[in-house]
Amino acid sequence: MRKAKNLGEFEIIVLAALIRLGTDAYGVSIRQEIESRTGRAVSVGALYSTLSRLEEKNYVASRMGDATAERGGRAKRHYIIKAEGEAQLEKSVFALGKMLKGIKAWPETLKTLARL
Amino acid sequence: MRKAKNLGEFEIIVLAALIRLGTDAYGVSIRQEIESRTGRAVSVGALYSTLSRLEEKNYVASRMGDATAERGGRAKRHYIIKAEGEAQLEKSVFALGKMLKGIKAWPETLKTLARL
DNA sequence: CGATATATCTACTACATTGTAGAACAAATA
DNA sequence: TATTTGTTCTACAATGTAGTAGATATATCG
Repeated sequence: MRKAKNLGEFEIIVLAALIRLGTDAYGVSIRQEIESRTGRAVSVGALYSTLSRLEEKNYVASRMGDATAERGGRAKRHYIIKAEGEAQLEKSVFALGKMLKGIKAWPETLKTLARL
Repeated sequence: MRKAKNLGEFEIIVLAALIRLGTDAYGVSIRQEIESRTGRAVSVGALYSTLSRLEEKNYVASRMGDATAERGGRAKRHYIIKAEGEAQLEKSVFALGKMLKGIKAWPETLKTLARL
């Protein structure tokens, strides 16, 4: 297996979304979770290729589900974060936390945003 | 100027280092700050090219200083984060914070991020 | 004194990995 | 067949990273 490397920014976001969604995580719900929570647009392509790469790295597992009985209810591919993925996520977030911790100079804007 | 995009993971770390170091920020000190704080190795090339790109995006400014009177004291290039850089950093950190907030019992260090 | 060794730093080059968009494709119900 | 929900594929841009070369200062030894 490849040597563990640092996660990219979007990879961190996607892994976090997987944790949040638990068993409800699949392409569309993940995308919606990220968009509604961060307010930033996520293209389908960006999401699926990132998920695919995370799976290659053994950070995520996926399986095809059954089709649902609703119009257009095509079978979903369900994603779940693996232990390796959680460990890696923790490392990346830890590094970020170490760098950001205690910065007094956060502008007022951020504090305002943080209250929302 | 290019359209504002999301910061990469390493870009976030570098900008945070600039804030931490204030006027003491130059290639070597930035590198050391990141390495000692995160425990992760940073190659010189990685750092300078990232700084250079951040400068192109108008997130960072730099100026050449004078040579110091120590052996090998070549002139340093001093870096400082600009208002645009702080604003962009806020956005990225905010998005990450929104995704990470409350997802689990993060170790204490990580809560910094989740609190934002 | 001055050639050259050595230390501190920055700049350049090349390539790997991630990020992103959009069209194409698939499968279900109306 | 039309429409809706989803996923896969293709192509390219932006970031991440290592390694090497170059620049410029002080040290040192004949």
